Amino acid sequence: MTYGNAFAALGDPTRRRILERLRTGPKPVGVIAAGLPVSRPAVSQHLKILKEAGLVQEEAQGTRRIYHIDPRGLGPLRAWLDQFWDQALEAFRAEAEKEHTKS
Amino acid sequence: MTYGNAFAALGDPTRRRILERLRTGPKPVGVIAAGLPVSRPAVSQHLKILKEAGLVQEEAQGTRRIYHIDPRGLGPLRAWLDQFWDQALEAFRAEAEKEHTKS
DNA sequence: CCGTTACGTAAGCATATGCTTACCGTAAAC
DNA sequence: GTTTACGGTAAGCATATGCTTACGTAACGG
Repeated sequence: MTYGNAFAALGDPTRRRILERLRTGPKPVGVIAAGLPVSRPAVSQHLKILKEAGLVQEEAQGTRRIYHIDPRGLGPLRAWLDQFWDQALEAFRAEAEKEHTKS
Repeated sequence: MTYGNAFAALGDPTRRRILERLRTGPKPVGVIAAGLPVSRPAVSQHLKILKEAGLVQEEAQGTRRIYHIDPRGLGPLRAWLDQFWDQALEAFRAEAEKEHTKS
């Protein structure tokens, strides 16, 4: 379940905000932290979690670390959600059908 | 952000297991709890959260409550993820392009 | 009716989580 | 070389979270 950590990571609103800030392109930690209501160390901790979840990657550039979204990390998430969605819809349809033929 | 609660709800592995058990069709609480490593009241609490997140719906049937997945609850999730995915890929591609023309 | 089944809820508790401040290493700047 | 910017990490703390047991309530069965 490689998507497990990803879901847990996305569960926190601050981490989602961080990801959304990275959506437009790579950014160093300081820039990410600016505009967020938490301190820079807090952002560092969140970035660590996001990295372990495979959602972001870092790249050292001199003294600063540039973070960017890892598109591959979202793959399993989408896969799980799509599969789940399809199967749930199918079950829902089957249930409605059963209900319909019964009455 | 109606998907906020949904993401938080999906962050817990036990709740994902509950959803996966419901994927095949509606089930009463007792059936859901059987096979899970936690007590039945714990499952009730999780179901409450899932319901508030719009991911499941309950339907009273005599003394038992039948829970089933609410397909509409997954919509915003997929929408967010799809939009995020697209934009992230685009940004990633643009960044790679920039890198390429620079060198 | 009265017991039983099915479930939600309250209370309590242990642990996880997110945050802050303080500190440390490392690379650039001068 | 010394100083300064950048950011990761440690320690500590308050709150959130997930679990359990105990209890309350509503419907079904005899």
